[in-house]
Amino acid sequence: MARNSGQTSGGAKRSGVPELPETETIARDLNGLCAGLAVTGARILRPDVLRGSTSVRFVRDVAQARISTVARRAKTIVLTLDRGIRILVTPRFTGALHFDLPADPYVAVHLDLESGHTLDYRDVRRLGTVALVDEGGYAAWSARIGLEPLGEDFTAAVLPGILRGTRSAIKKAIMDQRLIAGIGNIYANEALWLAGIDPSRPSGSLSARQCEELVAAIKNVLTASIAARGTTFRDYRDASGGRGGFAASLQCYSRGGEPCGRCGTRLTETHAVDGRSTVFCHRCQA
DNA sequence: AGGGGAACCCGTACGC
DNA sequence: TGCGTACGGGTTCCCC
Repeated sequence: MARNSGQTSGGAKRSGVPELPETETIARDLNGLCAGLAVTGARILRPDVLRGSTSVRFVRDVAQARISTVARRAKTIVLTLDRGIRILVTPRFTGALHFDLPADPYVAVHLDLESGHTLDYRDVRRLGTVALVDEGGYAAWSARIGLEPLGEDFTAAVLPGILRGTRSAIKKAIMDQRLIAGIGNIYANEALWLAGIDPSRPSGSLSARQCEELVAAIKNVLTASIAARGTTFRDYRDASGGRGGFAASLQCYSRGGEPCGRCGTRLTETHAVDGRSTVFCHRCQA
């Protein structure tokens, strides 16, 4: 039984859902490619990905608008157009935004841009979404999401306040988008390994020292992954179809049964914390 | 309130 | 070999 196909390992399926570093990579690339370009036309090929508008309204509102910026909030790519409208693209599992993609049967939303360029939302399984919002809708959506973990205002001092009132496991809490934005299963596992904190530990039980370690670990792992253009297991691709390079740097996620990089103890994999794959070192995570 | 579970999708893996 | 089915995975919504 070979255990290193490069796409899966240990028998478990790993899709590698776009989290903060992956959506940040897409947003940065697209901002360089698309900012300032006018939309000259739009086609909705799979209306079920749309939220907050119909196909007819989406095409009417977006056509002839100009893209001013492309940025990221949580795991969502935010295209800000003039005329006070924004397109919120949340890729979820198999979704991706592609610049100048050749014809493809899985395109759900297609934008024609000036100078002959195109921007496509492609999604094989279509659990991702493309929402059209006005400024008020964007503000309301953003207000429901917690602090950006790479922001200056996300510090060890504010973490206890964020965790106050939740008695769930710390791993679940840092993945809760209402508390902290953009952390999914991969980076939750990695941050807790880096910080030496047991994923099942109750959120309110962290010491001040552990809060510091956790905030630093979250910032470090997200920053390092962005530098590597994210983690690709199978599905994730950047806006030009490229893969992320951070999978080789993961210390625990997908490495259940392998030796801990700090102490050599076999890493434990469990689904007991939140029903998701949780990998940790029972010796150096307390 | 906050926790649990279903719904949303369909390619892939696996069972017979 | 071929067909049928269970599975996954983040978010939202509903229910308790």
